[in-house]
Amino acid sequence: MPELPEIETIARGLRPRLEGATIATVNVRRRDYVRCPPPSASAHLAGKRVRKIRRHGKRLQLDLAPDGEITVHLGMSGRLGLEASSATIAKHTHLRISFRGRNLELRLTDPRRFGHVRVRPHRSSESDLGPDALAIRLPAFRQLLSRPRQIKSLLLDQTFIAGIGNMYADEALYEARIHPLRPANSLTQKEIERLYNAIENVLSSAIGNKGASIENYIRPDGTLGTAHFQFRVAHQRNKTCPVCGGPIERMPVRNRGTYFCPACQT
DNA sequence: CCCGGAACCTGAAGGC
DNA sequence: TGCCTTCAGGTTCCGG
Repeated sequence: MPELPEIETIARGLRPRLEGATIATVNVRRRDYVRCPPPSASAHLAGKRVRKIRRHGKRLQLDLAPDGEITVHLGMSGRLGLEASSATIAKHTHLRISFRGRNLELRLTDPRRFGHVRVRPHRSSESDLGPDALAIRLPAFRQLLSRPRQIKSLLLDQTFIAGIGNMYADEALYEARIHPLRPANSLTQKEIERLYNAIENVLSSAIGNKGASIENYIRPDGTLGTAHFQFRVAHQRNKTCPVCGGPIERMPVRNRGTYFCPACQT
């Protein structure tokens, strides 16, 4: 599923082709997926220019000129792609946007519909998201960990730090050798620094792999990426820890499969 | 404030 | 082959 690295990859792919483009038509197939004030998404968007494409956490944002914005959250199974206007429309396509003078459509598919799109006629500066996981500085990160909440639960809370999903939380905690259930405020300074560095490391190396493997990991379709081969604990059911050779364990944390090495993560 | 659990949703995967 | 169950997880909400 798309997490920060995959969204970043999408943003980098869209920028050179969409920034500067002017929206021609908007086709909303599933109304409840696209949240938009009246009268319609089309009325708000047609004729506007894509000024800038940004990412914050797992959220992708298209800033429009002269005003307005589109924000996209892909949830678990969302895909965002550019296709020729004549290309067959895939199942579960909820939104299509075409652009003036270009044989291109931005298409969003999302079978499970955990994602959503928001259309706003005016840009808003407010955000319900915490600082981006790749932009946060160490002192701010340290500040976030000053509460007793379980560390994994904290990492997954997008209002505290934005962009980390279940798999990357497991990978970062493993790399930092920290048990997922440790109260955040019990971490030593050294552990906090290890975790901070591990998050940056895990996320940027996944971006280096174009985050492509994540989607393929869930739904292998013959075009396997490479990043999931780098997972050391996440989803490594019945495998052994590459460091100590002991078994990797799985336990539920807030209803999520949590993988960790009980010997290395303390 | 923190936690656990349920709900939303579809497709993949495994059992029989 | 095919039906059935289980699992997967980002987010939100509810009860303890």
